[in-house]
Amino acid sequence: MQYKSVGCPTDSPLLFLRLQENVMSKLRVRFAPSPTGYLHIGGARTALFNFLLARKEQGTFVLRIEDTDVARSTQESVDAILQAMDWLGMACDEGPVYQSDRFDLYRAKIQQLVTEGKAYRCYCTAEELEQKRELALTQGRKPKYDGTCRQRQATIENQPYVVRFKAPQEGATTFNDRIKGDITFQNEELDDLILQRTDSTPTYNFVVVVDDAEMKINLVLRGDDHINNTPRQIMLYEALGYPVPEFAHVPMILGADKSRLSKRHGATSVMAYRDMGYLPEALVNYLVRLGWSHGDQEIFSMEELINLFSLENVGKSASVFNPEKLLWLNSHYIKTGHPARLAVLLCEHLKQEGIEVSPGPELEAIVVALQDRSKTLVEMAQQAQCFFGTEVQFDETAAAKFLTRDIGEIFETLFAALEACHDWKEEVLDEVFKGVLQATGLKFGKLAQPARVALTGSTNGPSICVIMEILGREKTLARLQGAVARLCD
RNA sequence: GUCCCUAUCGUCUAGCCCGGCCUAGGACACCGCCCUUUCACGGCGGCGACGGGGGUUCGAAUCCCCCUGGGGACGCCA
Repeated sequence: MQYKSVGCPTDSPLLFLRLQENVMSKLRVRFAPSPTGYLHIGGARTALFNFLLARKEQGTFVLRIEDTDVARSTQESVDAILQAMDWLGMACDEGPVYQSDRFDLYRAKIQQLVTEGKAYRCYCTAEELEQKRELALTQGRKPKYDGTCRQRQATIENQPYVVRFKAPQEGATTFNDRIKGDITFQNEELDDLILQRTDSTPTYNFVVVVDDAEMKINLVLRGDDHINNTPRQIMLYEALGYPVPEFAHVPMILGADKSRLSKRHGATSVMAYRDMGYLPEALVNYLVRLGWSHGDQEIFSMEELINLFSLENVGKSASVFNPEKLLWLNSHYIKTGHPARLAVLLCEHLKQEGIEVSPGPELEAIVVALQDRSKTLVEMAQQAQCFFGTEVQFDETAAAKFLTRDIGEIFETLFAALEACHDWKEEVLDEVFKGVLQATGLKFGKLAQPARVALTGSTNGPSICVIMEILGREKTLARLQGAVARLCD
């Protein structure tokens, strides 16, 4: 008799079981920003760790917008966050899911807890609580809720209230953090947190649990400023009858003075780095190395990261944001980047600087000439500026030093030689240039530097023949002539 | 104040879990030399750390305890 099992995709029931188990344990992680501003460097790293892990484990990366604070959440912020994640190359598999669309779900869950006697109405006013908190703090006590309404039996009609969770007061809550190890809190340290505000909207600690559970998130990977929330959330998982996920808390990013990274320390917005001429791969590479390592390796492509990233190699302690190292990585990626791609990006920055690109030289050639000299695209755009326009912006000290009358005759010789050259390529120009050196008996530098100033206005830049090639025959000759006209003593 | 986390060069880190291979490795930054038509790039070299005190051990950066430093949380923010 032929073996046919129902709904079994393979001939082996055992293998099927294993497959199913595999599907069940598939990693599901999420990034859950609140849309009250741009995507922060710290948030980006958290998102990156989640993204990397999901890709590596072939799991699912969910994006959830935590907008329960209706007053402070904006669509612009959502767009900004989405744009930044896209720029960094982190696509989510599910979402964005908006919590503001799920208020009915939260309300039902709160009702469930109230019905089961696991939550209660609290009529204390915000002002009263504030006073009690301050008093406790000045008396050196822990400023936790005193439980005034916890034992109240009757409900008071027509009086505003919040819903509080009736938290277990005895025992301890322990969880095994994937990064930090075992962490234990005494339950007496925790108070009855608010689940629902006076305006009937749910609060963060509650919705985060409901959503993570409902979305079947099995690893909560987030900043370690959430460690203190974790025991309360575990209690909520248990009260709601949900399985408790695993947790992994990544250490914070600090500023140079070891305080929490903020605007005081420089740009903290991901997109600000794009505007400052940074490449996304540089930021990704920098961010991932902040807290994670793979031996002595410094340079990682996204593909490598997906293969190599693991929680085991994430450090436990906070790290300081070091703009210099990010800059070095950026210069690395500019040096090794594809000129065609960089040209497109450079073009945007040139436009930003108000430079007319259309009648100018090949951008790719400029990129190649400047790749080794630019740490950012903004820098590159500034250095590229001298190839555009008709007027040369002279650095006065350079002009005074190199554009002197005694060079006039030599420039005439150079001009004549260049004018006779019709194959306008670097190698050919190099021959022409050397010919002039021979004719005049000058050393390379004695001619190259004045010529560089004449053509670009500055003493710095790429090889003189590369400059001439990029500039083109007409512009080179015109600028040389222009320089002769302004020679001084 | 209470609770939680944490501790290797100025910074990011390797090594720690499974003590000896560590005279503590790499990277950024800084300094010097070389290369060089300039500026860069690059190459070579230098500076530079196991927070302190107790244990355990023949032996501790590595294991244990205390202290100290740093960070976080203590919201009707997330």
